This record gives sequence, C-alpha cells and structure tokens, in this order.
Amino acid sequence: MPPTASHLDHQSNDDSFATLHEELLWRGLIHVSTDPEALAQVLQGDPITYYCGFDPTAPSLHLGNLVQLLLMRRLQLAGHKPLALVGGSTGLIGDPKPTAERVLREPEVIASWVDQLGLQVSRFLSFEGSNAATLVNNLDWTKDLSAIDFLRDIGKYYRVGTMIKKDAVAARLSSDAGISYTEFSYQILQGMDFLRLYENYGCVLQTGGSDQWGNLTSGTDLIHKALGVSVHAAGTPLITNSDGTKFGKSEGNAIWLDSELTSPYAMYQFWLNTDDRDVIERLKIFTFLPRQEMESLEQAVADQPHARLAQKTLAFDVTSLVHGPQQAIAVREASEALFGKGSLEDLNPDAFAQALAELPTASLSAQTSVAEALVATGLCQSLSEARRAISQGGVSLNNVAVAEETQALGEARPPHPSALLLKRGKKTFAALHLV
RNA sequence: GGCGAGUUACCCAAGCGGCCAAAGGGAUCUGACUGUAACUCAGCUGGCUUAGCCUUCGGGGGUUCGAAUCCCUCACUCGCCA
Repeated sequence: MPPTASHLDHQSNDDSFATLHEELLWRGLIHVSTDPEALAQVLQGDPITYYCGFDPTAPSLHLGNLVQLLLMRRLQLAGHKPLALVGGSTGLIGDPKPTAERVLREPEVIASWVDQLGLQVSRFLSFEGSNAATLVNNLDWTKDLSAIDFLRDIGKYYRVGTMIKKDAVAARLSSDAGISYTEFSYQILQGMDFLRLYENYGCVLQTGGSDQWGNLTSGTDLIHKALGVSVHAAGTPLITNSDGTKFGKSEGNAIWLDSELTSPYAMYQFWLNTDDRDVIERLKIFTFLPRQEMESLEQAVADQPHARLAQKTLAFDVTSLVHGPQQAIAVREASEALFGKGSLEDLNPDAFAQALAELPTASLSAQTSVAEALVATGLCQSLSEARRAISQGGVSLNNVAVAEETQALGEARPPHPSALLLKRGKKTFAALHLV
C-alpha cells in the first residue's frame, strides 16, 4: 500500500460552489436525506461529527465502499469530523441481502477482516488535525451486552410493524428465501450504533448507500425516541450502468480495493472501459476534479468520443487514488503498450517487459500446450473452456492467432528473450515465462 | 402442531421412467463491425486422456435392465389452518 498523507494533501472541494451541500448534490452523492434543508444547514454550520459503517463481509472493500469513503473525505475536507466504523458485531449478524440469507462466518474470520478493512479505510481519511478521523468498532459496545439488556433497553423502542415494512426485510419476507430472526434484527444493531456514537462522540449524521436507507433511519428514529433528539441521515444513490449491467463488476467479479484481489492493471482497465454515457457521472463521484475541468471533459466526450479522454482521466485518477500515482503511471503505460497498434517487435523491449509485469503470469516449459497455458494463467477455467476458446479463434500468442489447441509454447518466436504474450479475446492478457 | 406446494446448470425456467449433459429466455464468453466502445449479426457455454468416457437435477437410501423423472427418509423454503 502506498503512503497516504501525500495524496490526501492534493484533495479539495470545489470552491466554485456556494455550499458543500450544493457540491454534493451536483456530484450526485446525495440521493435521499432525512431533511434536506436541515442537512444543508448543518453541513454549512460548525463542524459536526458524522459516521459511516463498513461491514466485514469480505477481506477487502470494493468500489461501492469507495463511494462512501469519498463522501466521508469530502465532508472531512469541509471541516467535519469523520468516524469510520467497522462492523465487528454487525458483520457477525449480516444485513439482509434482497435475495438470500447470508452464510455466517467464523468470528475469527470476521475479526481478521475487521482489521483489514480498518487499514483500508484509514488510507482515505486524514487522521491529523482538529477534525482527525477516528476508527471505531461496534463490537466494542455490543460484545458484553446481554440479550436481556438488549431487549429491554433497545428492543422496546422498535415496533415490529415498522421493522417489517423496511424494504430489505419486506423483500425477503415476500421471497422464497424468507428471513431469519438473526437478519431481521440487524436494523436494531445498526440503529444502536448510531445511538452509541451520538452519546459518546456527539455524532449527528450517518451516511451510507441508499440501499441501507432502512438501516440509516433505524438510527435516527431510535435517537429520536430514546433521547428526543433529531439527527440526520444521508444516502448515496445506487450507481447504475447505462447498459443495464451492475456497476463495479468485471466479468461478474467485484472490483476490490486490495491489489491482491484486483490488480491495479485490472482496476485501470475497469475504469477505462466506462461507457460514454456514464463517464462524467463517474468522474463527479470518484475524482476530486473541479467542475470546470469536468465540463471540458464532457465536451471532449461529445466532440471526440473515440479519444476517450474522460475515460483515461477517470482511470488514471481513481487508480492513483487507490493504489498511488506510481502504480497508476505503470499500469497506464502497460495498457498503452499492450493495446498499441504496432506489432510487438516494434515495441521497446523495456516497455514490453514492464507491461507483462502487470499481467497474470505463469512460468511454463516450452513443451506446454497453449490450452494448458490458458488454464495455468487463469485466462480459462478448464481445458475444455481453453479448447473452446481456441477453436473459436479467440486465442493468440504474441499476437499470432493460435490454430491448434495442441500447439506448444516453444513454437512461438518471442520478441523478448523469454516472455510470451498470451491473449484470450481482444483484451484479456497474460504473460508467460518459458523455463 | 396439521395440511398443501416447492428445491433442476451463473440466474429465471421447462422436463415427470429410456430419444437428458438436460428445452427456452436472460447473462457471461468468442468472432465480425468499432473507439480496448455502443448498436447489430453469428457462435459457444459441466468435466476429461473428447468419434469415447466420467460426474451433475437439495442430501441420503430404495425400486428398475435403466431415474432429474417412481417410492422412503432427512434438510431447507413458501402458503393455508391451528
């Protein structure tokens, strides 16, 4: 992971907006809020403390979480104080997914994920200055709580009628999957988090995805009932792709912030392939570019769509944000080398080697068949799939189409002493080293 | 607690004793076109030592020459009644 402090320094909100709230609306970061006018006023006033939670459902955060992190960062840049919560307890329960009950993970696994998410979250917020971020874990105020105390002190504020009307619960109740009492209770736990953070830190705002709206309002409602105080909640919009596919997935896999799970190269490619129709919206949410620059990029998309200036800017900026500028430069150059028009022989050997270094790699003998190499590099799941890909004409070695699935790697002449470029389709690559 | 319905490949969904590795649709993937696009068209999509063989239709057991299909049982889901 690259150092954080330096790239946080370059971030700022756009002072061409009269208020932060206005900028957030323009960027499309606020889809719903408890009381828009009151929220705008609070954000404009003295620094407040706000929070956003991240549940450990995986060993890494993904792009959906990045939206939340960036909203948090923008609020922090405006002087407000962030509480980044990792869900050590809520992660043990699991919030209701619309389709199916979650599989419970071992507590030790959750605990290790909590640690990892905490590290990731920390990279996007500043932990210095008067409004330094604080990392909190909801397990701290739930692990010693007894079921009886929970039911008496918190449960009494919750009406079942209200609880079953929440979208997440209602969807599950009307589905084949049904819902367990465990997941049904999730909203109470999250509501309690907000209450504790209000009591202990004076936290008056919770942000999150609008799919979490029911859970966000669970907290504001609880605080209102228990203490008679009005606090705020704001939900970011669900990000959708114009072509109808799910945002944040590539070939069905989530784009993770951890470079072990999603390589910087894969992340750069993901953003580079953003649809023209979506790219400006993405820039607004995922970059700190000012409005003026955004407008000129919008013009560039309209005038010269094939140049994809907006996509390139987006890909570089977000990769840089997540993996650091050096990585971003490296993967940008690799991308340009691999997708360049010229033949591989014309490529600068250093540039070629650099590019290959960004790709999935396998070291194989010269006798290995191309089909086996496809499997070894992960380009294909099975030999059958590899053979299919070859017979469909979708595989090439050093940009020469492979006709025979049994062809050995040694038959290709490498432009570089010991490395080969294996392609599946037009844009899925791997590097092969002959041993 | 009682009764009824259901559990099929990535998703939805047919099939109800052999012609089923399993219709159809969606989605992914590949090819043509292109901007590493979109749209459109075409093809592929369980695995393997690939003219063949192996494993799959919630789990286990059984009937049968033969089961996704019939029987028993367990698990889970939904609905109605209490």
